[in-house]
Amino acid sequence: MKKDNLIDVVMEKIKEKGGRVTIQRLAIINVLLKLDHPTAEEIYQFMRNEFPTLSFTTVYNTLHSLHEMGILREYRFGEASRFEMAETNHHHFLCQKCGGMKDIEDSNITVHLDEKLSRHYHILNTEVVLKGLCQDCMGEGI
Amino acid sequence: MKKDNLIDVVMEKIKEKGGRVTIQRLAIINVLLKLDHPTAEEIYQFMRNEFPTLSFTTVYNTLHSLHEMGILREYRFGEASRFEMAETNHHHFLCQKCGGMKDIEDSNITVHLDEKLSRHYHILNTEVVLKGLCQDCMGEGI
DNA sequence: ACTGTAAATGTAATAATTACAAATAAAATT
DNA sequence: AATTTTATTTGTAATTATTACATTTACAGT
Ligand SMILES: [Mn+2]
Ligand SMILES: [Mn+2]
Ligand SMILES: [Zn+2]
Ligand SMILES: [Zn+2]
Repeated sequence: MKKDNLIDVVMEKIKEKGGRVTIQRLAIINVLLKLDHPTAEEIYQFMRNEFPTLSFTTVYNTLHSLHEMGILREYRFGEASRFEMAETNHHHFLCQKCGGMKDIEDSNITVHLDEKLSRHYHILNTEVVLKGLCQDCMGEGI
Repeated sequence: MKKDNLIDVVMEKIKEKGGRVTIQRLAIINVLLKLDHPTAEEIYQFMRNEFPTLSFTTVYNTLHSLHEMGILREYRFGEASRFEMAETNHHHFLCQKCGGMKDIEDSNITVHLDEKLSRHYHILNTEVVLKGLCQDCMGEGI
C-alpha cells in the first residue's frame, strides 16, 4: 500500500472509532513505518529532535490507543513491548542471543489447526514464533 | 512421566550443569508441576505458607537459573513473565480478554516451514501462538 | 567434621509502564 | 469565525516487575 494512502486509511479508522486525528498520532504512525518493531523508548528517542515538545507519556498513550483501535500490534517478548502496524499477517523469528525480532512472510509457513480447536476457542489470530539464532549471531553459541 | 522420576531427572540435570540441588529449587519445581503457567509472584504466594522463610528474590534467582539450565521455559506475554517445565513441546492460546494462557497439544496443530528459512536462521524452536477468546470469555466481546 | 563456593536472603536500585491533574487543541456547534 | 465541548497531551508522581549487591547460609566435595 502506498504510504500516503495508508495514512489516509489510518486517519479514517481513527475517526471511525470516534478518536481525534492529532499530529502526535500521525507522527508516531510515520515512525512505525520507518523503524523495525520499535519499543516506546525507541520511538520517543527517534522523535525527540524533530518533535522536542513530545512527551514520553504521549508515546505510551498513543501506542495504547492506536492498539485499542486495531491500528497496531503490540508484542511483549523481551523486557519492553515492541510495536508494529497491524496491516498484514505475518510470523516472527526471535533471536535468543541478540533479542532481535524479524518478520517471516506468511507464505513461508503453513499452519493447519485441527477443527476441534474452534470448539474450545474463538480464534482471532494465528501466529508462529520461531526461536533460534539469527544470521549475525550464528556460530557463537548461545 | 511419573512425578518422582521427573524430579530425579531434574536433579540429575542440575548436577550435570554444575549446579547445586537445593530445597528451594526442588520446591519451586514442585510448584511448577501444580500451577498452570504461574508468574514469579504466584509461585511466591503459593509457597509462603509452607515455606515462610523463602525470599522473593530466591524465586526469581531460581526461575532464572533453572531456565538457563534448560529445565523450564519463560514466556513474556502479559506484563509479568510466566513459567512452565520444559518437558514437551506444545503450543499456546492466549485469551485477549482475561489474559489466560492455555496449552494446545502439539498434535492439534501442524506447522510446515519453508526450507529456505533454515538458510537464514538457525531455528531451535517452533511455537504457534493463538489469540482470541477462551470459552469463559466468549459472548462478551473484547 | 572441615572447607570452598554456589546459592539464599534482605534490602536497595532500576526499568518499564501507568495514574493523575492541569493545560491544550481537535472538531463539532453556533 | 468565534465558541464550546471534551479527547488528548503534558509533566510529574506512583506503581509494578525485575535486578543488583552485600551478607549469610548451606550443598557437596574432601
Ligand atoms: Mn512484524
Ligand atoms: Mn504451556
Ligand atoms: Zn541475533
Ligand atoms: Zn478468557
